Amino acid sequence: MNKLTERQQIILSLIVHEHTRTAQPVASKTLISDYNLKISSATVRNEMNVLTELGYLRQPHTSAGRVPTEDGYRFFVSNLMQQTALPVSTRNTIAHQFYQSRKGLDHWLPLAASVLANRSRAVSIVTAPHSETVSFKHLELISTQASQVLMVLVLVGGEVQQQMISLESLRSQEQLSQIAAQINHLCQNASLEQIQQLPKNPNPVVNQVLAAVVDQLSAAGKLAAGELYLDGLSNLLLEPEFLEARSDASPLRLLEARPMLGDLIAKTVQTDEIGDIQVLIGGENNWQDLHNCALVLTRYGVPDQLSGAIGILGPMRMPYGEAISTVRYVAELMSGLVSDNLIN
Amino acid sequence: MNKLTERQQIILSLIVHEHTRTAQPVASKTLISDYNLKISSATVRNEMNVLTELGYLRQPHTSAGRVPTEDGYRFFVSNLMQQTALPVSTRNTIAHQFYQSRKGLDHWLPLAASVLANRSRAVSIVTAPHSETVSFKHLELISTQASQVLMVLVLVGGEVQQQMISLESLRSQEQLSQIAAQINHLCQNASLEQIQQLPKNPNPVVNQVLAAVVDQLSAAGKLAAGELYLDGLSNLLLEPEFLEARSDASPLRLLEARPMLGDLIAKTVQTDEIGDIQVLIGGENNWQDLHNCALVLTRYGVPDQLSGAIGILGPMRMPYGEAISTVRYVAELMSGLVSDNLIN
DNA sequence: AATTAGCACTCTCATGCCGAGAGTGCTAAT
DNA sequence: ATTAGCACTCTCGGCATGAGAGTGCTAATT
Repeated sequence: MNKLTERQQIILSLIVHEHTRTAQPVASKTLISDYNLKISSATVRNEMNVLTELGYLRQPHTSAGRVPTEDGYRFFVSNLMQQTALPVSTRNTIAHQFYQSRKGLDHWLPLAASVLANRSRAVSIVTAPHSETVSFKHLELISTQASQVLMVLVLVGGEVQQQMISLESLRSQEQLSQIAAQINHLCQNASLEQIQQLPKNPNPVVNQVLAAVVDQLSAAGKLAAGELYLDGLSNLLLEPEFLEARSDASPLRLLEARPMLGDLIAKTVQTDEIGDIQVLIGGENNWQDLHNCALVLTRYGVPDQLSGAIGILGPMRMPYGEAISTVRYVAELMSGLVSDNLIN
Repeated sequence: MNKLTERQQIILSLIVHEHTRTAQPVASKTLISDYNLKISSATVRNEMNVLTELGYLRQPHTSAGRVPTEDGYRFFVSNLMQQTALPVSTRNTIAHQFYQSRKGLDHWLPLAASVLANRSRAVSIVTAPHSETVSFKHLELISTQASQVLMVLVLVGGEVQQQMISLESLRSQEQLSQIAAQINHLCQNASLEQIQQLPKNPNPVVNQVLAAVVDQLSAAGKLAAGELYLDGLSNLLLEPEFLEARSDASPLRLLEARPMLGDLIAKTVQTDEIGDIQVLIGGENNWQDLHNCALVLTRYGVPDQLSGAIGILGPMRMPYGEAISTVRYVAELMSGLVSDNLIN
């Protein structure tokens, strides 16, 4: 085990803290003066040397201060960081924003993204909650002037989907409602498989609608995650580390490949218990593009029913304590909202 | 009138063309060599001088080539640019992507954004189609386990909205369906005002639901534009002009203020006939943040019923010809898709 | 044995200078 | 009206320089 002495731990913590504040390499002298340390700069330098050899620090060049490495940040996050709860006033401000907004997930999701982005000054990522198992809740058919019909499908959990279908023959709204009622009865809470195994219905229109339902359900089942909400992209660009080295494929690229991003996020988070927070530092899982970044992610929603991911993507030099508490709090809020609006 | 001689027009065109290609100031010599001009560089310089005094060109410094000014681009776009239609093969590729995708506006909108962003290598902006006048089409109430009820509201045009409402008392699904049927009958194609003027209903639950409907409709009416889809943000960052001067509030900031952006776009485009394309160069309408950028915008959809805006935001140094044809073509496609899926 | 003072050493960064090169504007010739 | 020719201006890369920051090491101190 690479045990660090207490003093080494303190010094590492302070370097991390100082570096997140200034975005500059940290020198031994500034450390003792800024934090009123009782030891001399020479001692600090010796310890820095040890930490450098252990791989927790590095120096940009021979006569520069030290910067935490990926491993340094990891060690800090898992061993040194103290979890601070969000101050009550902050919690209230955030909660207030939610109660003040229009109700409904479609308003809350972008709001959560916006709140997170602004609080953390990083990019926020929120996926719409999604249920692993899709099943039928309710169907509605709405006539239009043409032979097109709008099918509105509600899944257990509460996801609402819509699709236009063109029926073989024109039907009145009354007939459509009747067909819908019939299907609602047949499919009550049915899973995709159960619907597929339904015997062929004498009414061809019913069969046609059922086919569309199966289509929608299976498409929904294939999705790893719900819709993706991002906010605060510009925050990332203003960070000093990205102001310069931007010739490389910036993380923005990754963020724009939404389907892929959604998958990755979903996979990363799906092992989580709700309440756990994952911190991915640097390219951790060889996400090439993120070698300068860190992700703070968690899952929210109702276990086994409707859950999504929420988190932030920022520079590796990030105030992890705050970031984690903020993400945790917003996730809790969202979990509450989702469970209040669950449809069973 | 500031008439330009034919030769001046040609030179301006070539400078615009060359500058969009190289992103560098254009020198008199490179111009004659790259385009095999029959005149000497001195002549070109004289003409450049005239164009500079007219405000169409400027020099970054005394001994540099010329760069088109905002006015230069404007003159180019309105007088010199030749409109080229998109090659058939390109059109087919694009159309193919649409037919291959899952059907439904919710898939087509992000697809349109993605196609535009990739083709133009700029930021694409698509607003969901939206009708100026909102009226009621269909309502559905779906029970959950709790006393919460999911209300699904379809507007004329086809926008689908959902909201959870908590009823004073618990109702079975049958009762809910009956109430919905009643309201559907009462409100057939009614406008917001007509619903507000409805006499108070003996059934308090009906009143409660109607209040929710009014709430939703008025919220929808206040919106200037539908949901906003952006893509290709990272394209903008790779442009040479943004690689350097990025300390200023970059256009990204603007793009993230979605509600404001939506409003602005909607206002800009609402005067358009469908088919017209607007080109806004530089901060034109004093949009401060866009002084380095240009917008190519148009309206799509079905006039007076359901329309949205679509366009791109790129550097001022932009291949306007291509950009315009691409935007136009995608807008046409989207118009077709919207009108096929209209609900009256 | 751990800590620290002190100092030499290294590296960056800003500055100024220089010369080459690019591009223009102007004048005089065609 | 056009163009050849040339002087002039401005940028840019390279180079040297010096100041300053920060370290690593050694020897002295506790």
